[in-house]
Amino acid sequence: MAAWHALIRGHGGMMRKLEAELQAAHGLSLAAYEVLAHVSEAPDRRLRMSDLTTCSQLSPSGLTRLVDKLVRDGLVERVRCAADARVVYAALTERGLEQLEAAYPTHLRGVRAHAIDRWDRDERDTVACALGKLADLPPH
Amino acid sequence: MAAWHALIRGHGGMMRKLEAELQAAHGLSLAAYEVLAHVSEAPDRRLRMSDLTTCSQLSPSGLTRLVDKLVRDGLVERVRCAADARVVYAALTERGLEQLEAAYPTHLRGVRAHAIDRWDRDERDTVACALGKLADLPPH
DNA sequence: GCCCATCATTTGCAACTGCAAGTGTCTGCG
DNA sequence: CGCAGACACTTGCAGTTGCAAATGATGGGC
Repeated sequence: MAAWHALIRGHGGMMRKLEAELQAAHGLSLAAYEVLAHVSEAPDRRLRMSDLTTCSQLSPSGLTRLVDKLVRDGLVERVRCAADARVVYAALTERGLEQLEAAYPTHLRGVRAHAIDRWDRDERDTVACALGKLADLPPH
Repeated sequence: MAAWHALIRGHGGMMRKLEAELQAAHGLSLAAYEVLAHVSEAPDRRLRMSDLTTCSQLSPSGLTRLVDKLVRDGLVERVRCAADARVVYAALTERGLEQLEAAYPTHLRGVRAHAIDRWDRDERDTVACALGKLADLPPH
């Protein structure tokens, strides 16, 4: 139970700090950053909405609205799929790529400072393994 | 970095499941449950708003509104402090205590099923220790 | 070729949150 | 005493989120 409380508090505190830093330095929420990051890693730097839903922490509707915002901000474009008119790709724009590359060091530094650097190798491995066991895919 | 991703995903998935179960079985959000639990553990089963803010994951305004809701639902009462008129206690009502006692087994079972039981003793200890290191108190 | 179940995504809506500003209270210093 | 500044909490407001329903599209069975 102590482990559970530590998980709640630790996670919460870390997330708030990361979020605040990213917001202050680049005007990006953590959710937005993660979407940009996922998209940038995909082939052609574009990803279907449904794939984004799977790898993000958002429900489909939440993702739709976040992408709306990213489109408004010019970081992403919606591209209809030629083969299947139901699907929409979120595609990184030039500006989106620049923004992501600018934010990346901030984020990496934050994750290190607030999490990874506080653990030794053994803790890192155990956390990765233990937390990995919680992740049977969620029904949003 | 793998550890970090596992943390995000694992935590998110677990929380969604706990939240859904608690909601379905007792109509309580996880945040509400945690507030009730903290209050119930305090002397006289009442706690100052500011102390609740400290131990919960909520901002002061968020907490005010959550307590509003708990008061509406009859689970908690606001009690002004005689010694300092600025201070308000959230005090558990009889009904609040019953509700909490009803929800407790569900929650405990959930935490076990979705987290603790998936770890061996060593993982539990390491998670508690490692996550505990992330928790320098957050500026909400 | 037509329909129906299914799928990918979006929208209406209501709930939850945090920030900044507001209210009322206390406290210490002149 | 009286008041400036700190404190405990609440409110106005705007942004984010999820659920359920709507929209538009596909594809298999007949």
